Amino acid sequence: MNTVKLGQRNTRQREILQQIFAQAPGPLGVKRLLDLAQAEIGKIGIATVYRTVRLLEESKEIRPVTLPDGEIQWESSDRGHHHHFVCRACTTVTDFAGCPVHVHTDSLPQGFCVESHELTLVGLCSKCSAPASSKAPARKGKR
Amino acid sequence: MNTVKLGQRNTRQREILQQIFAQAPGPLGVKRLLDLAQAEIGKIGIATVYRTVRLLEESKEIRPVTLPDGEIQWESSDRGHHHHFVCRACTTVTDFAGCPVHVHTDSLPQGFCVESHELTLVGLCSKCSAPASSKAPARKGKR
DNA sequence: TTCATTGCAAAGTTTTTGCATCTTT
DNA sequence: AAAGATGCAAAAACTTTGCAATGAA
Repeated sequence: MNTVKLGQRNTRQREILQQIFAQAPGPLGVKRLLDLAQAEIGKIGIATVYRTVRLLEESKEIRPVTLPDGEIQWESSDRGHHHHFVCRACTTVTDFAGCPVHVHTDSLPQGFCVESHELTLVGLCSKCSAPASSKAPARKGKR
Repeated sequence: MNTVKLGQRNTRQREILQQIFAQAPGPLGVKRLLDLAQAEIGKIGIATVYRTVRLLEESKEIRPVTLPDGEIQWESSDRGHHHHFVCRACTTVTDFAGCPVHVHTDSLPQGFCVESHELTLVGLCSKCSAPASSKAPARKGKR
């Protein structure tokens, strides 16, 4: 599921980003991607990250994940249907296997057609809910 | 449930925005708020909308709703627990009464504590799913 | 009269775009 | 050599902030 044809040329930058998504344990945002990519390769600009992410998204190799605070991150598409848990303290996003959603189409107004759904659970991850260390919730830049 | 104390002064701009939220059938974004408010009152700047929204959110009179594309809108807090349906064609957000979510805490890693959840259904609203008019999906500014 | 609030414009942020240069094919 | 892709810097788009003027109490 790698080395997918998208765009026309195989560049180092593109390969690195694809590899990063393939190995990522969860969704990644623009800044994170830039940092990870720059660690591998010296030269890569933020514009390339944005352009590549758009390309990967259009070719369906990755898909967008919207966090409760509005930030958009992306993750490899080859993970089955799943949802996300966002820790309100450390803002870490964790994949969540089960799908506790059962849409009762009858509870929607007439004529509405549900094609997909997005669920995000918010709370405290195992680290942050540990009674011992109660670090103060921190907001990242945005908002 | 109006005329709530927040900030210190009761200004015309504040009242208008509170009224707009009270009457709104669904969540509203910044631009929409500005338009609606300007229709009522001549003078009101975008900065005031941002400042007032923050105030209303802090005082819990309204709460934020994040759409799949990352846009944040707000709605009055005095609507019970519910979720949203976003039409992918016209981008209209519709309130959705039922809650088809049943969180099986056992499907989460040990130690995780779920405090809340956000669910968004995406599809076509009754208008857009009507076979007759198939208007082209349009993106609003962002992204 | 006092001081919270507003509008406007400037300053920040984040994302997109133009373009000359570099690379893949 | 041709044309896609990149990096950089400029331009957009969106929010926040500083400040003098306004208006609620």
